Amino acid sequence: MSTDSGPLSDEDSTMGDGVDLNGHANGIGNGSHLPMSDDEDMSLLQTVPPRRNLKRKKSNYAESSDEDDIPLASSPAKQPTSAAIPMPGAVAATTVPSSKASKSKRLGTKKEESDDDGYLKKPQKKKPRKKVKKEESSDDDIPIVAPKSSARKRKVKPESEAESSDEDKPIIKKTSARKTPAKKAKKEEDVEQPASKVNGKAKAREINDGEDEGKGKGKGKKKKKEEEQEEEVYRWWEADPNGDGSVKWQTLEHNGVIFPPPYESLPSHVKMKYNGKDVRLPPESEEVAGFYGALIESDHAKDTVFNKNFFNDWKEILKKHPPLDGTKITTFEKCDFRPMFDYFESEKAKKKALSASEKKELKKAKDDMELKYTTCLLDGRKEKVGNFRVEPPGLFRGRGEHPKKGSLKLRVRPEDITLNIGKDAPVPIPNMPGKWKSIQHDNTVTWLATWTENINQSHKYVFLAAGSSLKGQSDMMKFEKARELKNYVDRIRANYSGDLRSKVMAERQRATAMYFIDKLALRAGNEKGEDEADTVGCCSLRCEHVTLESPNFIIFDFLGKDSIRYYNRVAVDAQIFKNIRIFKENKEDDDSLFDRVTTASLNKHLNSEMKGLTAKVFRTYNASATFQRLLDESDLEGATLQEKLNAYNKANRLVAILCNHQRSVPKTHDQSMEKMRQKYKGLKYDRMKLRHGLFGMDSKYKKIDKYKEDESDIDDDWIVEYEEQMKSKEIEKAEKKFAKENEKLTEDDLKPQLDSVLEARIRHIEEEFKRLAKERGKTTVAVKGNKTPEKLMEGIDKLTERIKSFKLQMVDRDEGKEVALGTSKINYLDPRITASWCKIHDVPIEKLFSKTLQVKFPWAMEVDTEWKF
DNA sequence: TTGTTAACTTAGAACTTCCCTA
DNA sequence: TAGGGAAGTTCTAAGTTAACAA
Repeated sequence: MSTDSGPLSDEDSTMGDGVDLNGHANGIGNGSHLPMSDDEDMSLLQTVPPRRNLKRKKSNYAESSDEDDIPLASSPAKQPTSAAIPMPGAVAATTVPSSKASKSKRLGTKKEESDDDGYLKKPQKKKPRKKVKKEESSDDDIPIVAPKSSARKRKVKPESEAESSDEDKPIIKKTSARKTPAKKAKKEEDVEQPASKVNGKAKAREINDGEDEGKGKGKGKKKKKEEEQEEEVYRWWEADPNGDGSVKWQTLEHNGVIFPPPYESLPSHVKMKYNGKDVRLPPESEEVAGFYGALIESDHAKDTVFNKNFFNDWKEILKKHPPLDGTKITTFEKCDFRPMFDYFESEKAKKKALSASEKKELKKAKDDMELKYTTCLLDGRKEKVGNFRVEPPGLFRGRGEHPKKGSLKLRVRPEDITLNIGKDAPVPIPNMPGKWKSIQHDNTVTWLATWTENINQSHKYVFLAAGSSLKGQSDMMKFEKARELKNYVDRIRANYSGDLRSKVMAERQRATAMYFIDKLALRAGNEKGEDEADTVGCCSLRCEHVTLESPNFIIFDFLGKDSIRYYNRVAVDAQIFKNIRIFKENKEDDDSLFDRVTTASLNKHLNSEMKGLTAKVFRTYNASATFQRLLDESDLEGATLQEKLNAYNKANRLVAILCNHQRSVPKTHDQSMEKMRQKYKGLKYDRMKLRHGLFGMDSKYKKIDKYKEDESDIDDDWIVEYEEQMKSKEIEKAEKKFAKENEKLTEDDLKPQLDSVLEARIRHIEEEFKRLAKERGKTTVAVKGNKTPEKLMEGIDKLTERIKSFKLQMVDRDEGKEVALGTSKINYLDPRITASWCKIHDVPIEKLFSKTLQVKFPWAMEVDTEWKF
């Protein structure tokens, strides 16, 4: 494989599932089985002890939480202060106190970590520090280990002071001067308290001119609205670029966010049970019990960590809001949430059973209530807001082995939320009691509201919708940056290919990491904390994640973003193979493979190769470039629409595989494939019947190539079975029709038909199928009605088309059962590739882009057929 | 210089709507 | 014309990155 050919093709790599890699056991020892190169017999590479993996102790959180109390209580700043907050229903119990500083958690962690000379306790405990061997190797092909200048947070072991003179310099030293935009200066001065500024709804209402139209007249109104919206599309991509991009807006008006409704207690007859007995819960603890009750049939409820975290948090709530009947809830296993679950299910069923008009009414009421939050005024233009609904309280559904999954996510109140709004804009009034935490006027950011979530202290933002000008601009810039890489990529590849043999360990590791990012589209792979799921990306790969297989295969097996497994057995260049062997030497499974590379250092280097280049840009570039190449390669001369769509989806699928975008196989996949197979055969049966009819008219047609060939995959047994099924269905249909006709007659006060009518119809069907049975095995049959050979031939040709197209659909569905196409389409494939391709091949864009995607990518729709990524 | 954090993008799961079939 | 499955949409978790702070 060449080093400059872009992402690996599927011949080079395989993505499979469930392959158990025995290689782990001898992963490190593997080296000894490999052909020795001339460097092998030299003295061992002197590596500074590599970083260790913090994650290995992943269960700590859940285990310790028993004694430490639940996460809720682990940080004093997070203690609920429900009593002080007057709120309806159980709101208080699930509410995060406004006082906490978002940093509290991190600071706490930091302190704990630095207790011990700056080293993390756990890894230290887990493994004795490695003996540092002397650097004496001068092997031509083994990189010198240039010491890191400081210990990394995660697992770089302390390096001796002597090592600190750094020979590990990047080829190009980048200036680190980063300009601070106007941002910071603004921020502080702009924060102010909301109350003073609240000048009422009247002004705020100006924002949503659509709102008051509510009383207008039905249909015409809707159409008019749509037209209006269309008119309003701001063609930002045709406007002059404004400045350096750091200022995002001049004026901004919006109505804030919409809070979920307060908790409503369950009807008095719905009670959870404890130890078999009903428990009377106050609303505060009932609400939290309900969060769990709704999930008892889901996989979450089968998860011990989830259950443990939920129960710990719930017990905290119960301490403050104990059962009204004095029940002491201490054992999770004695809790029975089934009555709650059943109630929720019945409510769902009731909702489902509403008539269409009732549903419509409810939806309209909701839409009307939300309308004013759905848009904002950005520089005087109306733009859609994205997630204007505040996340409701619930149980945290962390993915994979997240140690905090199941924890209680508290209700967010106005006091938690900072709004970002134009200086002269009216401050909106929250739709629940309370005052905003603060108001700021920072026009260098795009968010309208933010708050800090209580479980991981992560920041939540309200942004504009995907179709807004701000998001569109940023999207277009992303793809333009990726396209720019085209002009640099050859040089970059040449550079890293050279560095694969660098004498400096850091450079060699970096080059190897770049190779993976470039060829395999791996993510950068930041460090992760102990209180997160153990997932990795390129820079954070550990030795256990890569296995060498002679002569030149590397097997990757790790959990990536969202704990999705990345499994790939891939052929690599000899030098890569050798490097990985060297990087793994003297390390243990849970040591970092690239112990001298961080995402920051890697990106710094990338930026020196091309301004603005990061690991992420490579992923976008490779996805789009691959997609363009695959589309260009497919020969669609004379292809049908379905064939074109299939070619497109195939290219899309290959990119999705490259990016490892997976989905779980739909539960009904096998069943639906079987149905499709039956339908496919049915179509072939129909065509066979037409052919035989044609031959019955004139045997000369038997000589025409396209008609003479028999349907290969339908045999006699199948035909018997199929005809039987058809007969039953026909009879059933006739019975239903008969019943319906009679019903109608009765309604109209007419006499219903006699049963003999139905009997006659059934007899007719049976005779028809008897005739078919007689025809079995014959290739010439009589045709009913006044069909001409031309009509029959036309019918056969149409069926042939349908069969072909249907077959393609089947293949498409089966091949795509584990691959999520949407993620790459939404995020990685330059939409202009699709727009241009559609024009070239005369494919309507709506066949490939849903309405949402068309709204997201208006800027891409006008490219011409010459445009290439 | 390095760790932390704010701000943003990317991601699969969960939910809703649409459309086809029986 | 319901109901079942696929497609589309929403939700929010989980990444990346660069500015900021120590």
